[in-house]
Amino acid sequence: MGVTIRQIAQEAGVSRGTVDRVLNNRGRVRPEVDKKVREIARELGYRPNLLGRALGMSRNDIKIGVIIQASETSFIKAVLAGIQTAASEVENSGGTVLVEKIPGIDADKVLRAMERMREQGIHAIALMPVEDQRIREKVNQFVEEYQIPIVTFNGDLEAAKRLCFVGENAYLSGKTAAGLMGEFFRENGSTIAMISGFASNSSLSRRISGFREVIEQQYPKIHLLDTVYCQEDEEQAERLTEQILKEHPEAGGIYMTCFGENGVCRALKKQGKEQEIVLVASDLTGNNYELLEEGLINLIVGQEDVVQGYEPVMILYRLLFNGEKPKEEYQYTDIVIKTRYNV
Amino acid sequence: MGVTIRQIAQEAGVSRGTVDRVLNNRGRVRPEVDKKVREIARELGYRPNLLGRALGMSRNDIKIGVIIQASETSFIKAVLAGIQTAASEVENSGGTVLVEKIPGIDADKVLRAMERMREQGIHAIALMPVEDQRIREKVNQFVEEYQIPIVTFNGDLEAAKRLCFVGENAYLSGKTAAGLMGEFFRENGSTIAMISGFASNSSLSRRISGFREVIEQQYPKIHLLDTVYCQEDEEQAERLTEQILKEHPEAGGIYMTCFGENGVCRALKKQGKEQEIVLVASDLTGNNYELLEEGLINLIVGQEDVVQGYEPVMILYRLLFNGEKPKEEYQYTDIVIKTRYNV
DNA sequence: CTGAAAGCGCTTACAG
DNA sequence: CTGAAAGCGCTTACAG
Repeated sequence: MGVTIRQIAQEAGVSRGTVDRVLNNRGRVRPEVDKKVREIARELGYRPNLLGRALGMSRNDIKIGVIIQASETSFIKAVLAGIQTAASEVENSGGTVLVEKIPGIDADKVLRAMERMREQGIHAIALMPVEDQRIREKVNQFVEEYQIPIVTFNGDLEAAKRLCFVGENAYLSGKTAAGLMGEFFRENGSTIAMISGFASNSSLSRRISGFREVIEQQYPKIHLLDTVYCQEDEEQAERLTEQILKEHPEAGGIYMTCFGENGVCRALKKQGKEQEIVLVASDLTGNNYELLEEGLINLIVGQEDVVQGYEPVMILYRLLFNGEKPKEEYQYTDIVIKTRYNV
Repeated sequence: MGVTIRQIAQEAGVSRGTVDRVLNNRGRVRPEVDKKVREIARELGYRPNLLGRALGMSRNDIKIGVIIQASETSFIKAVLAGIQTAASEVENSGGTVLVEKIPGIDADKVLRAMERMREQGIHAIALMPVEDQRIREKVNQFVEEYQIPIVTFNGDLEAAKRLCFVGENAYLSGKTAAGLMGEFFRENGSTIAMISGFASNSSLSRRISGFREVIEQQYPKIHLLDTVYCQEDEEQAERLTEQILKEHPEAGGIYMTCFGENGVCRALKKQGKEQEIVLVASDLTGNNYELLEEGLINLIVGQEDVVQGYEPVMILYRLLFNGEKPKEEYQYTDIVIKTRYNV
């Protein structure tokens, strides 16, 4: 077993409480004593036993709040699984995690949830935000006025004073999609369509720019059509796909940044083009896996959903428990590529 | 905070020790008392506080041994990182992890390491084995005679009584590589070469079979050359590549199951074919990432190295600490696909 | 079969 | 500024 504060206390001729005060920088210790204790701790190679610490601190009851939106979507359900894993770890250590699930995207509800959490005496919040000036202001107020640290995840909040962001690097996601799509048509070239969700969604736009950039720079034989927007709606996606196939019978590939694959696949099937067209989809969500196995989707470029729920909670827990700050402001999750063989 | 054994004890009118005996099936409790305590625990929704349990048990000093081979390779170094993360978690909980690093592949050294660990009173072993009858027998002896559970990782030991195996599904790895390589040449077809390490290595052979199966079944326009073996040696790989390029100037792709990419790339460069040939490599190891970024390697199909070190240790820890058995006998790690854009 | 007590390593008021 | 004591939730000999 390792070195304990008891040993250090004995060696230094002080009480365990004093060692604790020194090692945890709680102040109120004479400089000589402070120095002596630190030296002995270093010599003995002291490393705090986290079990003892957590148990001792479990009287404090660290309370972490989590706010998610679009809680009905399958992607967020996967994120929620990560949140729950983290929650049970935190609860095993004597803390509490409160989760507020907001269906759909709703800035007002987010604002109210934040207030409710504050009233319940939460110490930190993991927040899935939406770009909205009032949310940005409230985040800043929480951080500065109430000293409640906030981590954003899944989507970031530009220029807000959140501790850090956990999520995808959407730009690289688009580049990754393009790097694969491009290879498929490197020699023969082709016409490729891009279907996105909303022009206003910055994440999706970044995927599009990454995709466009790589194709334009690396694959001169490929002709990119203008981006079209399906509002994350399957019917819309279906109609758009039909239109693309009609106007561009030469098209060889479709890149989708968002939900709506089912519509695209329906249109492809209707035209008997499901074998011919290379479909690269985004996110490992909904029935994407099935479409992949059926061969309708050729590739999925996804983000680590579970990690996006797990990490924000644990980052806050480590902050409250240890004072440990996250190393990076942007904690990008891995970009995963799935084919029918590695699901 | 949750329900504690103290509350249960009070409610049941017994001591905490008795509650502990009931809830942890330590026996020596009157049936009526046993029943009553269980009922109350259930009603109150008792869930043991793992912190308290771990701290209480930290006097037991759970000791886990880890044996790795080929410790000088970069792949195993990544595995080792996972082992160390697990080790520090276990040590934080009052346990001990002993790691034996064996350079190269050496059955004798493995046998001796196992004996040494037993003498040191280890309670369980995570073992990276090699197919060898003596190791199989020793594993069985440890498990049956000494009651020391063993988890194999990275490579498995066929038909030995190990608790479970953590590692890659090599067959799927080959299939995944083929699914991508195949798409690149779906329309035009091509000649593809396969370079492996040793014909006797079952993992590498499974990669080859998976690759072959998918290409033959799904991509009739692709012609596969016979597998050649480079003995995981760069010079050999270089010579083999030169020979392939000479005999099959029409070749469009090379699939490598093992180490030796540098040799292949040298040969490609020498012939000015580095742009033309699609190179799919295996494992995220050595300077593979650099070759990927330079565009010499087009794709890497890899395995999760860190997880392969982390999981075996944690599986054993959970077993010793909780009696928790692994759910699956084969714990396959994810197959990851990397391009220059998602490293 | 059962209880009382000591212990795991740390934190936290409290008294001085 | 410092120490003694109680406490976190559990486990473990030990005595009976």
